[in-house]
Amino acid sequence: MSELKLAEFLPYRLSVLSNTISRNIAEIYDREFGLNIWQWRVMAVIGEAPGASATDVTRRTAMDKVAVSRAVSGLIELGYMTRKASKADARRSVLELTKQGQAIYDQIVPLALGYEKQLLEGMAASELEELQTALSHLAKYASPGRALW
Amino acid sequence: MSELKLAEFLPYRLSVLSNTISRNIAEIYDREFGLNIWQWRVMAVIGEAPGASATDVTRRTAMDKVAVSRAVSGLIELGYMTRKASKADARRSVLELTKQGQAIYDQIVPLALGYEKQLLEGMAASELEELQTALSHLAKYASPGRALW
DNA sequence: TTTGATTAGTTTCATTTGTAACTAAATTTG
DNA sequence: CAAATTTAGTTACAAATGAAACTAATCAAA
Repeated sequence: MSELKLAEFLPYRLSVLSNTISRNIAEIYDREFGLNIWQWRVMAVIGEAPGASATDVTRRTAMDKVAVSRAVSGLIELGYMTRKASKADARRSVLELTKQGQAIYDQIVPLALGYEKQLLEGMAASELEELQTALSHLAKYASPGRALW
Repeated sequence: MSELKLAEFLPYRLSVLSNTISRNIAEIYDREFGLNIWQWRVMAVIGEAPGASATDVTRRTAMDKVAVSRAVSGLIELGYMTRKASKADARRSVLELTKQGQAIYDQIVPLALGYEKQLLEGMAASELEELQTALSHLAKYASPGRALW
């Protein structure tokens, strides 16, 4: 006889945890910089890989192309990003941070890392490593495209 | 000099993983039973704790009261749940699964547990335990109300 | 090369979600 | 016990999200 306790069900726990964390972070991004979470993700990718296209961003963020398009539009309006057409392929965009955008990025990165550090406060290095391993395992087994159930 | 690699940033990893899992699960609930994820969560709570009120559900699910109210309405329309006013306090609802709702619940529980099992396939018991510990740690340090950053 | 198919990205529209305002019952307090 | 406050839950409206249709550029093939 199988029983289910929601509070111990892994997908549920992950969902609640992840939503709590995302909400916390989103609140800061919004309050301090007027960014939503997708705008921040796009900035994070372009900060790492300047000149990447919208499609590159979708590949690196698990965002869909509509979300990326909207985030980029918002960032351009805020003056944090530029978009031009690629010389080589006019369909592709070339995304870059403006000076102002780079300044914001440089401010957010330490905040984000600091938040992560707080989350992990008091966790042993070995525990963290195991957590990372476990997340990789789950990501692999949860990846869409697998036959589930 | 601090650097950020989005793909290794814990909040990002958790968010992508959790969304992937939630999406997979939601698709099944919807396809097989016409339920969305909040309806399923409410059913899960009432399956565990028949007679609980909407407020009880909010406490046990991290859903807000509007989401609970909507989910319950949907479940009643589907014929899976009943709602009556509490004798002791007419503001409070008393939520119960119908016979049909109970039958659905009994079908979903093993599917949900089976999915969880697939996610954890090949993970050692000790690893799983460490994962649970790590999630508890994160939940504690991420809980809203803490001073963050 | 022009026709058809594919790819990149945007726009439109329907649905979902979140916030605030609201109703009604119960509780507090003066 | 009447007035004010709090609590439970719903409704209404605005904002966010997702799916599908669309435009424009490139590529493939005959």
